[in-house]
Amino acid sequence: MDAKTKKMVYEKQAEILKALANPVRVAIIDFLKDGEQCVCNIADIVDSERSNVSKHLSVLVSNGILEYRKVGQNMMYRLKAKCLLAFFDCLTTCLKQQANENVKLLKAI
Amino acid sequence: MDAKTKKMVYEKQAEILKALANPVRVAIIDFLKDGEQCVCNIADIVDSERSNVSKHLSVLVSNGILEYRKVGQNMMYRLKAKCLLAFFDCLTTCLKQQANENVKLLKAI
DNA sequence: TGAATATGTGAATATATATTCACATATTCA
DNA sequence: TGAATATGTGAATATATATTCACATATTCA
Repeated sequence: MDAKTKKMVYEKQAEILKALANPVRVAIIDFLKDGEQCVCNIADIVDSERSNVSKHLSVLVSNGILEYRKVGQNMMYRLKAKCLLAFFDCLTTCLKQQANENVKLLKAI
Repeated sequence: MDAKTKKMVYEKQAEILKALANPVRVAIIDFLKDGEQCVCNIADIVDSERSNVSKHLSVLVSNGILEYRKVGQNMMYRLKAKCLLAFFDCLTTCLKQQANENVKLLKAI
């Protein structure tokens, strides 16, 4: 892969990471792992204003992370990029390892 | 897991994601996957000012992603959280799947 | 010692992001 | 039809982030 292509890949990766890098959006993704939900339910769980949740949802949609469909007055959002669940598992494992190291350090004192 | 704990986990996850969510930092991590490097080499590869690279490096260090040691006048940085490599593999797989879907869509037109 | 080299830091700036508010729009259902 | 409900959007604002510049510090080596 040449330098220019690499740079583009890094930018694409950073873009997706940026779309994920927000506690409200992480919570949304985690909430949607078991199936689609309307905005009202999402807003309740996520503890944030609906207008704000709407904007977070649109960030996730425009990055191909979520998709939605209309049902009555509701908009039902669901996870499009299922592969992200594996991705979050990786992150959790990583955080656990970090936490373990900290515990070891504390014990060593 | 109760709501408060969940919220804390989401915030921790978002924090790590934020530390990763920048093209320069992604490039740094990718460059360091094969072993430690000095700031000068990193700056060359990453195509950014050294002072800027220094700041990106400090973000990565303070989030437990990199660690460093001093060797002569050089600071050698290396990947601390090796688990992140699996994490990036996940991301790449995910991006490939997205790209494939787009290709399918194009073909279907 | 002192020039050369590598690195980090603080201030200034431009830009991106998250949040709230007020309001518009679409849909349901009495 | 029209009130009630669900959702999205634009403007305003506060805050976070990335970048550059000038400079400080630490180290090497002639």
